[in-house]
Amino acid sequence: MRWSQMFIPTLRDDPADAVAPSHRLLIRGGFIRQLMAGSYSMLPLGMRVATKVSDIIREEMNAIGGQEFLAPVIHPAELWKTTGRWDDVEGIMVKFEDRRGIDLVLALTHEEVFAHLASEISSYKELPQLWYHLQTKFRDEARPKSGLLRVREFIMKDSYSLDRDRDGLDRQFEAHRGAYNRIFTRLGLDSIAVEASSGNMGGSDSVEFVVRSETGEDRVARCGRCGYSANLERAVSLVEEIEDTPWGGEPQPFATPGIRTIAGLAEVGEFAAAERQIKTLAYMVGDEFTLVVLRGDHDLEVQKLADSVGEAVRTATEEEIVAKLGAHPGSLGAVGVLYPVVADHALKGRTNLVTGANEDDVHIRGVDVDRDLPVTKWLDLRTVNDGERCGSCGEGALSVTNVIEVGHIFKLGTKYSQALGANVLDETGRPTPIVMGSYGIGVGRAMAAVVEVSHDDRGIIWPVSVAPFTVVITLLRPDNPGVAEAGDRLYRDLVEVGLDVLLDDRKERPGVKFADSELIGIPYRLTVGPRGLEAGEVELTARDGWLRENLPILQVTERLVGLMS
RNA sequence: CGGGCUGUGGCGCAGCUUGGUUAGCGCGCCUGCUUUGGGAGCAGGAGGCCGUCGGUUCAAAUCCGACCAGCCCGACCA
Repeated sequence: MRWSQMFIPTLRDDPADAVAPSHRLLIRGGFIRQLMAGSYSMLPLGMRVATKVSDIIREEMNAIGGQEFLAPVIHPAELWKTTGRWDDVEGIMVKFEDRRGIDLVLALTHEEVFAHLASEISSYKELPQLWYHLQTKFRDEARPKSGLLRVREFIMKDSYSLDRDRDGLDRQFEAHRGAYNRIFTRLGLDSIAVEASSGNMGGSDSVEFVVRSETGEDRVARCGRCGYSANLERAVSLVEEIEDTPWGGEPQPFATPGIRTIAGLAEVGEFAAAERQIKTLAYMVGDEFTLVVLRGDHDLEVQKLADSVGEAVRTATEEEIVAKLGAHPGSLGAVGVLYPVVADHALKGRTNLVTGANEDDVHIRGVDVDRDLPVTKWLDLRTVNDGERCGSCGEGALSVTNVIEVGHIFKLGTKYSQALGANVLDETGRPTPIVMGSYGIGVGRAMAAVVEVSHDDRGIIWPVSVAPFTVVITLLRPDNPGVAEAGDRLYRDLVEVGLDVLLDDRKERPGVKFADSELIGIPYRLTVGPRGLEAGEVELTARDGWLRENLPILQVTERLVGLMS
């Protein structure tokens, strides 16, 4: 490809509204352009990268027996009503009607469609199956951001395993784990597999593949000693026990005018230190008003709450709170309430604590959890903090880091096959629901993740595996006949041996060409100029700086082929 | 959804407070000449419904209102 004929709109300045490095560089390098919030066009350069990422994914999926499909991106609402997700995913689902007035949705994912297809399988003998496709998803995210890292429209590789039993599912799940490790390694990503929440996908186990990055929105805890790693949505740590001083008597209300926060209350006195307070939060669990209580200095991990109650949860509104408890947030407590109370384990057995009195500007001291709180459920609800003791081995310290989620694999079970009647007959002739797994990788996000972990102040540094071109031939004087001829010959030779070559024949000054080639991150550059040609040589450099050498023009092909292996 | 900010040629910005020539600057783009191993110089030129709608006014990029869009923080997130 000749650069002069290719659409590569590089920008000298950073776009004003891009903050994340991958966002900045993909725009500046002419890989992507935004159409609206969370929606990007792939330009030719971006498309070349996306294609290479997709091809790697395809190869590894095929290697574990995957069969490629292409399912539609517009689904009948009926399909989603059948599994109940029509209501569950209210908000991010785009719904509309066709001319007949039939409800339609844009695909958020494809469990329903593949389970529907699977209903054509009638015998256990036809299992296992592994089906996948690369297809557009649309999720009307409340807050798209950071370029390709969090978008509304994106292409995802999603695969669906179909088995007769849990053992089969386990095998396909492990096969995916292996395939995902190979995929991310080939993409140049140092991925970590972590325990994760299944969210409202349903099912049992789920493992996320994450890449460490400041820009990442997810957080994971890892134990340096035993290797335990989990998303903060699930991570568990050991909390140091606290020695309570006895109080003995009845709980005693006391006036706390104007105090609305844990920190504010802690200033009242030693007896009200944050770890001696009960934090009371009001949530709607399903349709039920529920109080959630934790130690004052602990934070609620909402996903843990949702996962353990198995229902949709949301914070109660201030109006609901006042109506139910008669006080505003800041003075809430669970002493003697008639509503369900779920409590974090760290409060178990605590005595002489301080909490709100459900009367504005009044708190209560001397509260014994077991005696005074009508706890209906004890759960793990708190958010793990950096440095706490590992909940798995009990000895190592957990470190919490930001990560980008690049892949997620789920053991779904039979939720979808049961809802959609995807059954097979077993050996005894009895219908049994197909056991499913679902596995996703976002193509664009993977691209962005590569840029996040592989760039410098000059631009992107693509690994050869996904680089839009492997080598760029930079002609310093394209109007010089000798240079043009040498460039053409090198181009033909390198294309001949199967390399992706970009010939920079633009009539630009050298500085512009060097800067552009570094911005778009081509792994190798051949610099061809009159000065070098006098000695019959060209310069070969590697984008990441490890190589800079002059070599005879006749040895270039052999050298590059050698570098590829 | 709550809070903050921003919308002016392709990109980055000034002008708006205090309304009044032809809306300006840098980069990029086009033409010519010179230059050419790290984002050139000179000369000439093209390109703008100032986000949209409405209002105030003799007069609106500028003041007022509504709306739309985008970004950031938070809530949320398959």
